[in-house]
Amino acid sequence: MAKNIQSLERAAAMLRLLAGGERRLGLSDIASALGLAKATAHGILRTLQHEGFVEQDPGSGRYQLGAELLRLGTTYLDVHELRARALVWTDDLARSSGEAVYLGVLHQHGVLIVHHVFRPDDSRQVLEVGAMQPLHSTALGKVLAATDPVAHAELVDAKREPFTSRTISDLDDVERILELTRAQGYAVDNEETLDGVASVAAPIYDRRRMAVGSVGITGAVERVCRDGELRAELIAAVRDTARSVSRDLGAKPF
Amino acid sequence: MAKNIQSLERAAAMLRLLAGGERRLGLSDIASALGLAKATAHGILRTLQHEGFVEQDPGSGRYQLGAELLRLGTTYLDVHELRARALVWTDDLARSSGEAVYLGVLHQHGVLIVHHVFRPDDSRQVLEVGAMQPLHSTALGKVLAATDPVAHAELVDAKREPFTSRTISDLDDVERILELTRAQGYAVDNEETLDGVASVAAPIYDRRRMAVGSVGITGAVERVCRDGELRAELIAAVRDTARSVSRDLGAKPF
DNA sequence: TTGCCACGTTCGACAATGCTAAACGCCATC
DNA sequence: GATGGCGTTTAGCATTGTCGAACGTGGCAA
Repeated sequence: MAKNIQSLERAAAMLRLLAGGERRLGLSDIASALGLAKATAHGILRTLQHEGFVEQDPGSGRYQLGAELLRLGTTYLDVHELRARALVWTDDLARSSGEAVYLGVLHQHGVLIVHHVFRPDDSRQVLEVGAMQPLHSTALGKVLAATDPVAHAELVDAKREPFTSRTISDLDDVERILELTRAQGYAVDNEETLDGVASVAAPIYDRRRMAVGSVGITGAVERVCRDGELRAELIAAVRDTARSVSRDLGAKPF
Repeated sequence: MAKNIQSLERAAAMLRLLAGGERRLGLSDIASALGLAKATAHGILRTLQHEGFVEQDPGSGRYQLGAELLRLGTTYLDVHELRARALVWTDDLARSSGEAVYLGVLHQHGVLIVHHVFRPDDSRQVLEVGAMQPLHSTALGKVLAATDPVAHAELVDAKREPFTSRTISDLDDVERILELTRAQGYAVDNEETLDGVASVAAPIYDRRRMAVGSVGITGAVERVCRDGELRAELIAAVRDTARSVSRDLGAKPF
């Protein structure tokens, strides 16, 4: 593999460090965390600040992420073809199912939410676009791991942290679930990520029949489940939506 | 001014170029647009791709923005203190006014929307968080230009493009409006940005009495105006919200 | 108040680093 | 099957970013 640009890698590591730490970080913290000389870290931070990728608190001198990232991140959504095609169908799915709809793509070691339609009631909900979900416990993640080889490799390598008592962590168990997912064309998360919350998701394919994302709904078990299983009509609605989006992307339905 | 890191500046320019162009760009396009050798551009792009900031279309080889930007941009929102404090109050404002609420901060030459509450009806609306608005024609922008010296300087230097027949472009006229804005503590956009759309906004101050953002509502003139002027109760509601957020940030109310 | 420490910042010299130009392999097109 | 354009790789040079140390400043404690 050809070598990458050192200063850029360091800058990216800084941005990720700032994104991870809850609070603003000082120059010394950043320099020591990355094993750099203070002057080196400062040079990178100064440039990042000048470009708007980080901001510096005038009082404390500490650094945090900058507004330009928000602007560019939003632009990413605008360009995202899968998201654009899915917009129409996800609204209908939210209306017909009465639940929140999520659209996710593989990113690094998890599922990045690129679209989120609120559950159609008047409750207060927070937008989760841009958030990450784990591959092994969520319906969106299982679908990706079952249909995308890259996602599958990520899942195997990942830690598979148990979130609830029902989280499936053992690799053999996970592989069996993925086999089932491939066979039936959808995946379920029955209180494996959050207690009391279940979800269903189905894969979206592009014109080359490659999985490019997954779409699903999430809701309280009391609403989306019956007798401990996800309601069949919700599964059908999710799969219909996934098929519609896939067709919009150019995938042949047969 | 100390010199910034060249490769980082070039990388940032590439990201902005990719954000500006509607479609994916090829390596040659990028290299020539920035005046770089192809190999130089390729090295930067390869690193950006490895870090997730750009993605390459496998078929065409063209480049586009990457998902990591969305993740980091969303994290910026999570850390944003002004936005966090404003969350509670903007919901109430949307409910009491019946209109969409926007929260903006100065970024580069315009207003960056960091929060957006949909108009509380069941109509389909697109989230505008991360989008930019001009300083000279919008209520959010006028408020910032009137209260933040940096924003004012940006407004003076900007082109002040006319969007509708009512857009105020002449600098003297703008300055008069800003004077009025300072005097009355709020600004209005009466079909100056979009035909048929009007808005009101008021400034938000931090504990040092510095303007850090503006909050306002936007809606169809038929609803938010009466006799060609913005309804007084809406102005009062917006100003109340701005004061509440300011107080939350530590600003003394007197 | 005074001393001290820790912080962000600047400086200057070195060599490692990233840049340039040219050549390569690939694919689509004619 | 030649051709042009594309993204990619290579090799060598000097520009560029890095480093260690010194500077200035602010806050804290004695």
